[in-house]
Amino acid sequence: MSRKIRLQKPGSDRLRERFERELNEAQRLAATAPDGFNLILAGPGSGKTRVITYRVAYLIARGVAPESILLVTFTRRAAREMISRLEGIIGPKAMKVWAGTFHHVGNRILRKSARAVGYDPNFTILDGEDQRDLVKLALEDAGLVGTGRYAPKPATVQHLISFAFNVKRPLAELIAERHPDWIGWAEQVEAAAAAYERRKRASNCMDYDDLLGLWSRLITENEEQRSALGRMFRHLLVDEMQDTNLVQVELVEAIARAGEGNLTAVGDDAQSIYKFRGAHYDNILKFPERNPGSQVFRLETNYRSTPEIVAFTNASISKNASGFPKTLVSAREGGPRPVVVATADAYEEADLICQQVLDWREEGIGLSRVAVLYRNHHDSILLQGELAQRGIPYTVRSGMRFFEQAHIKDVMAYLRVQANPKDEPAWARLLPLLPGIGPAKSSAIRANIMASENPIVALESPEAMKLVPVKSKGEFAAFVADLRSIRKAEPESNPSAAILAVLKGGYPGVAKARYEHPDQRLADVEQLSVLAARYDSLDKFVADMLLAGDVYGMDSLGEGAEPDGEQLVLSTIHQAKGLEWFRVIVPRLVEHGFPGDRALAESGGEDEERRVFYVAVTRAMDELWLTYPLMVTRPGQGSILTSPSRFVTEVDPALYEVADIESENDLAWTEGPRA
DNA sequence: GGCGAATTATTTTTT
DNA sequence: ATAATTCGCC
Repeated sequence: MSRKIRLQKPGSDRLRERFERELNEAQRLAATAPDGFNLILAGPGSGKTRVITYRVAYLIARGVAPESILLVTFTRRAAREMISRLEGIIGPKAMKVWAGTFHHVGNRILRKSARAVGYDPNFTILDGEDQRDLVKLALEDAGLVGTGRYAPKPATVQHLISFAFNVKRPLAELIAERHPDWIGWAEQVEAAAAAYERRKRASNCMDYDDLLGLWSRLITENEEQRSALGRMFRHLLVDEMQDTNLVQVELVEAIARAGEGNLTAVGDDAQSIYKFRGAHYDNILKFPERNPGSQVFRLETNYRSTPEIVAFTNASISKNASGFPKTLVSAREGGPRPVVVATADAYEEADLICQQVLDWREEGIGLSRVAVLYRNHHDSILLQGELAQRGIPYTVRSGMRFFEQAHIKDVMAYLRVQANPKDEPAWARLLPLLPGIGPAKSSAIRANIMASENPIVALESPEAMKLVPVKSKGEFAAFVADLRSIRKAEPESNPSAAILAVLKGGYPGVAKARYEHPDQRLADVEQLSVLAARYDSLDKFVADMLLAGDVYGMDSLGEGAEPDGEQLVLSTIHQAKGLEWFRVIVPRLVEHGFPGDRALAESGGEDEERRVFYVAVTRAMDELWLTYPLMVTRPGQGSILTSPSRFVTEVDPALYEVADIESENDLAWTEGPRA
């Protein structure tokens, strides 16, 4: 007789049990909130992710189809994390939930409805550099060529255009407000903005803002689309609501209203740190005002950090003039108070961090449980050097992303013109790679081929050929041949093979002539083809790379770091959002550094910086170290004395411990001098 | 008009 | 200190 096995479905009894076990009262109430508009104010470490995951599980258990739930997160990583946790609760159904960032979801929707907003579905997404390049061309269109040293620069104009969009204010107003120095140029900047728009459309390219803006336009201008999306998403959940901008908030609220009116917003106004890209904490604070009848839930028990750390973070954020006053309560046992250490200079600070990290490792706290969280990427350079020298493995989550590196972008440009032959920024990148072709020739050739139906075909026309300087004819013919063989590799469906085809053509030669360490760079390209092998669609591949947001250089691993081994984490505070570590070190806490002068000059700047500090210190579970050098070297005037950051000095000294570095006998031969 | 050299401001943070 | 922009020569 065989043994009987009963398969038990995760029925609602089991789920209910699980809710009882895994959630506290406040969390459970929030997770099981009735339909309608709900706001969950969740302090750091209060189990926010858990509540969202359980809420989605709850909705599905109540019969809501997973594919009719839209879960908007701040990063792709956060989306992956939540979906995998959800899978643990409800099984593979979890995969059907729409989860991703605003931009990612916008991309998915616009691929289907591109025609409705005047685009082809094979549109390209422009990253920051592409946008800047295109703005540069637009500035030329508007007669604002870089003559005059104070003329508006592409990067600044691009940023302003984007900011105006995200806060929904007229560009002219922002020019007047933030760039009074552009006084005679205001109209031309506006003309450039219009030219930028034109060029984007002609190129069948969308920038990050278009992924939101055109999605938004789809629903505001099209009754049919609006109600379709309303039906499609019966429940919307938005994580990190404090970092949404006006466009994003209006978007989700409009979809919710067009549908069944179910929107759950989750976040913490004290952790709003993206003002520079149009975010405003009012988007979360005024949620109940905008949506009358909404329920508000508060999660104020902190399960992450010790009472000592929570006391410190409470004291710090209470210095903010803006935002809701709030006091978190730690649910954990006591531990050491945060430690504040002054070092002689930045070198000693790096030394201290290395030593501390090694001490902790001895203690059994592995490197990956420790993070150094800094305000600016630049603050990590010295430390990286010291870590490398000592052979301490580390990984860096700031600075240049893998996909942003010049050689990667070059190779991608070869593929982009295949997928979308009208991609002008890609042509503008490719053509000047040929010897004898600079900005002017490139521009003439582009003007010629962009006017035709298929630029990639037009490139071989006699008219285009005529524009190529005689001495470059050979290279040009080779380039055209390369494009053909890439075409044969069917880039749209096999991006990986297409990348290998680029490597077989003239590009390696170009890279060798153009870049330092070409071998490393070509190895990166091979790496890229490995990455691409997981994709059967070029559009998907490019969009994923661009919108992933957390893919940093393969080579950002420190010397001797094993890809899967224990590594110390170095990250900007912005990248650390939503994460936690046993031990956290925040370096460079000096006035004019953190907070920085630029931030303080803006209204509300100090509060914004303090929120950044708040995000940093609330990442720590057991131990928090705050360090600052007594002397720094600044570009302007060599070494200068510093004073400790107000973010430290304003806090009641009883809430932290000051540690001193014992100065070793200067005559002792402990270590050689440093460069 | 392309390309190397000198000059000059510098974005903090990112989808 | 770097990177990007402008200048000046080929």
